[in-house]
Amino acid sequence: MIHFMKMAFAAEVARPVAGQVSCAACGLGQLCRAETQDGGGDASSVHQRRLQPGERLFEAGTPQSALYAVHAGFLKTCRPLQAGSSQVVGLHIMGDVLGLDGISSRVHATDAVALTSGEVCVIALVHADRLMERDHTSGARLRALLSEHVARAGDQFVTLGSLSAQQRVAAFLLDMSDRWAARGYSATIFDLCMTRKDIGSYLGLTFETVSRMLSDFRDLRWLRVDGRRVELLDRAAIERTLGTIPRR
Amino acid sequence: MIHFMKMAFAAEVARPVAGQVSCAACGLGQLCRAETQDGGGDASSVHQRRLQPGERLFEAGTPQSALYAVHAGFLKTCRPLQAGSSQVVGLHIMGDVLGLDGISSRVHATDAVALTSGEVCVIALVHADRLMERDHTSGARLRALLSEHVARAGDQFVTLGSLSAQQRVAAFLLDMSDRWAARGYSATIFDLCMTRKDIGSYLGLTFETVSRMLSDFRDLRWLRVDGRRVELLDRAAIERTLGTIPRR
DNA sequence: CGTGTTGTTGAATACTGTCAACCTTCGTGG
DNA sequence: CCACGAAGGTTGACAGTATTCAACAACACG
Repeated sequence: MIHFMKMAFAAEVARPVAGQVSCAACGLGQLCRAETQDGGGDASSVHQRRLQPGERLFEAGTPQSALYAVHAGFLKTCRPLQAGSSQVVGLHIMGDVLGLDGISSRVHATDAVALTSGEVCVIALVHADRLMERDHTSGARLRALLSEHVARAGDQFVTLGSLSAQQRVAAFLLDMSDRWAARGYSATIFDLCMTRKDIGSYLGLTFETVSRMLSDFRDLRWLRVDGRRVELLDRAAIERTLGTIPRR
Repeated sequence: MIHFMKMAFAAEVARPVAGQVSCAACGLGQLCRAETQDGGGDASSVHQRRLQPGERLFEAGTPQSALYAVHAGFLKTCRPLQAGSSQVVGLHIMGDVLGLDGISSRVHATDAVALTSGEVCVIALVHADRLMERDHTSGARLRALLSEHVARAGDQFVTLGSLSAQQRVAAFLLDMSDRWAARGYSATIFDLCMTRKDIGSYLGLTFETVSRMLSDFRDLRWLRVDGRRVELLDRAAIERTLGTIPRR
């Protein structure tokens, strides 16, 4: 899936500005750390899991027994449609939390697939429940996470519902840039780590359209593209395309 | 906004099959009821608020101080874009909870506008916080609500990202039907309570396209339309249009 | 060195948006 | 009371964007 060359690039790009992103920056915060102070937890309640590119962390429709915090790597979550097709509904890098959509139903609503090799922290739901019964700050933290997800979904609604193809790709690039930057990585040079098809699925476009838009941006000197590697050259110009949003 | 005739219609249609939908069916569940058992709560911590059609319950960007449970009526939430335009991102009827996207930021991410007259229960956030510190089942209930919202957002991603105009309108009608049915109302005859423009904004379409699709469905004898009043005549046919989902 | 996957680009099509005309309803005010 | 304008809704004609279909290149893999 992921080429060796690209991985080497990624490793180079992924050098953090302010040291390695640690558990302190993780979305789950104390939900995991308090766990270790717990003492009563069995060894299996919180553990790490390594992922190979293309490996499935969990599958839609299967019982959900844990929350997952991305410690390293890049994952996508896909909602299955029918006849084997699916739509990418989430992209997750270090610090992101997966499994929030199955907390109440205890069934995974999506497939989670690793786009690169990586590592996730696995927090058993029963353990999280037990913890939150005792420590209300953990529960509040999880609610805050969930609330942020709900708010972020609104942005995606706007992207899918109100933006042109060019604007969607622009929004996607800026979002990726911001997310990498927030974790101490370069805001201008980063690896998309996924196919044009994945990007298109995430943005409600065909992969040809995504390819065309990236080529357009390249021709406009707004960025450089080399496969999945992107370098933003004129962020202001890309932001400007979002300046005139309204279509309906 | 809402015509007198339509209101009369709505009152007729809205006669519940199994009695009036009570607090027992409310999304907030005990979060509100436990409140009353609390004893220590001041009078302003939980109260009702009546809404006129077109009235604004809260506004994006303003501080959020409460959660809102719809007791009666129909509201929309809109995310402001720019230059005064906005996109409808949520439609809410009795039992639904509003304000979930601002729990962590304590700032409203959307405008909430009443589409009909109605009534909401207002639960102060500070009070909810206090309650959840003591009663962990309330916190769990709120987390479950949030989790369901995250899962439901995935459905909307699919609607906006993978469906044709016809399919989006079909999905919208079926969703409305299911939601009314879940609350004991007719699954076949209901009032949309909103303009074609609102529907289009919610579905990522223009109002003309929405109007055309409804006319198409009418011509196909799949439903009857009278302004905002809809009667589904051939639910199976409408569902069938969703049968062949994949576009990309 | 073939084969499959990914990505790019071109040409033609189709869907949806845009613009416009017209109708109905409602509210306002002469 | 009726005229008027505003808002919502429908429908038609046309335009434009994004999809579809197709060919081709680059690259990894066995």
